Amino acid sequence: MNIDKGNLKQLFPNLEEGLYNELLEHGKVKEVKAGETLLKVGQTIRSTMLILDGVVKLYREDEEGKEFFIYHLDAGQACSLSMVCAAKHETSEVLAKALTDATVLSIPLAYMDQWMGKYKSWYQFVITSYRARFEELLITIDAIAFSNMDERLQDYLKKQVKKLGANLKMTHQDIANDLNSSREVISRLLKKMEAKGWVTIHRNSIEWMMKE
Amino acid sequence: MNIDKGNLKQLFPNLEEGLYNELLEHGKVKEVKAGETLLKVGQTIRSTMLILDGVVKLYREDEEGKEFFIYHLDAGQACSLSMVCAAKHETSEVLAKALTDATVLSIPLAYMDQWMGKYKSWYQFVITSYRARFEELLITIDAIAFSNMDERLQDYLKKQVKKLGANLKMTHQDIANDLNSSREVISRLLKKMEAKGWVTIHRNSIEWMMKE
DNA sequence: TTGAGTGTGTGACTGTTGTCACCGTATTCC
DNA sequence: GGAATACGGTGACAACAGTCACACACTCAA
Repeated sequence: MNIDKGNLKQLFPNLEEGLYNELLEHGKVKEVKAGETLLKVGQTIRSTMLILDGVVKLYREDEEGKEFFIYHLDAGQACSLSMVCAAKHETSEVLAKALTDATVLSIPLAYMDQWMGKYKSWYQFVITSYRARFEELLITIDAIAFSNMDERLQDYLKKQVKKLGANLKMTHQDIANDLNSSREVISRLLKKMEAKGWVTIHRNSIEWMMKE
Repeated sequence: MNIDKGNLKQLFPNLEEGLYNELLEHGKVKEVKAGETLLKVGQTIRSTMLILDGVVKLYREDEEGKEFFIYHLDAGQACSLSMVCAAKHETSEVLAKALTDATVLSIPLAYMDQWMGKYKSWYQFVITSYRARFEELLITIDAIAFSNMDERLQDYLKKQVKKLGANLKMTHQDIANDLNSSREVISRLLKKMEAKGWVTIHRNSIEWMMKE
C-alpha cells in the first residue's frame, strides 16, 4: 500500500499540515498479513500504531493463555493501548492481531510526546482516541456483566459482520476463544440461531442473514 | 476543607506554578456528603472533577437499574470519565457516588481544553490519568471474564479495605449490587470466608482479618 | 484409498450462580 | 411495649454454562 499525504488526510482528517509531513517523515509503514500478531503489550513498546488499512483485533489473555476479545481497530484509528502499556503489567497482557491483511504506520514514542506539545490537532486526536476506546471498554463490561451468552454471541457476531462482512470465515472454536466460552456452547447457541433463521452455518464459516 | 496552593501541590505534584494558580482561581470547591451522587454521565456535563479528599465510587448502571462497580477514585485523582461522556450514551450510564464525605474541585470544561495547550504538565496529568483508568478497566474486565464469584468477592473486599479500612460498613445487599449478584449468594460466600478465618461478619459490617 | 487431522453435533453430567420461600433476629419508630 | 422494617441465614430448586465422551463428516496428503 502506497502512502501519501492525500491518503493520510482522508484517513485522519483535521490534522495540521505540518503534522502530515512529520507522519510521513518519521512513521514507518508496515504491512501485516492476516493472523499475524501486531502487538504484545508487556514487552517493551517503543512505538504507537496508526491503522492505515485492514482490521485489527485487540484481546486480553490470562495466565493460562485463555483469550478474551475486547474490541476492533479500523483504518483511521489509533492503538491507544500502545500508550497505556508503559508500566507494570504483571499478570495479564493485551494483544493485537490482524484479522485481515493490514497496513499500519508505526510512530516512535518519542515523536508522540513531542507532537503533543507542538500540534494541537495531535493531542485532540489522541484524546479523542482514548475517549472512543474507553467507551468501547465500558460497553464490553456491560456485555459481560449484564448479558447471557446468547446475547453476547449475537452482539459479537454483529460486530464481526460490521467489520468483516456477512460471511464470517471462522470456526466455532474461534468464537468460543473470543468470548471465553467453549466450542460446544457456541455450537448449541448457533444452532438455535440458525433455527430462528438468523444465521446459516457452513463448515468453517457462518453467514449472517439479517440486514442490520 | 480549606484549599490553598500548598495543598494542591501535595495532592497533584509536578504541575506548573501557573497552573496551580489557575486551579485555585477557576476551580470551584464542592463538599459532598457520603452517599451523595456526584456525577451522572449522560446528562450534560460542563466540568471535570479533581478529587481533593475522600473516596468516590464509579459504577455502571443498565436499563433496569442494576448497578455494577467499576473502580474507586482517591484524593489526587481525576475523573477521566467526565471527559469521556461527551457524545451518545444511549442505553447505559456511568455514575459516581461519594463513599465517604468528600471534597472535589470542579473545573469548567472550557479551561480543561485551554490548559491542554498552555501547560505541558496538564496534558501529562490528563494522559496519565487516562492511562491509569484504562488499566483499571482492563483489570475489571479480567475479573468478570476469567474469575468466579468467590474470587471476585475477595478482590472486591480487598479493594474496599484498601480504600476504606478493614472494618467495612456495608450490608451484603450493597456488595451484591456492586458485583451484580444477589444477597443470598454473597451471604453464602461470606460464610465460607468466615469459616476460613478471612473475615468476621457482623450486622451491617464486615471485618477483614488478613494483613494484606 | 486409507488414515490422520480438523470441524461440528449431541447427550449426559456437573458446578456455579440466581431465585424463591420462609425463618429468626436486630433496629427503629410510634 | 409492639409493629414495621431491615438484615441475614438456609434449604430447595432452576437455569445456564462448562466438560466429557463419542460420533460423524469433510479435507488433504501419503
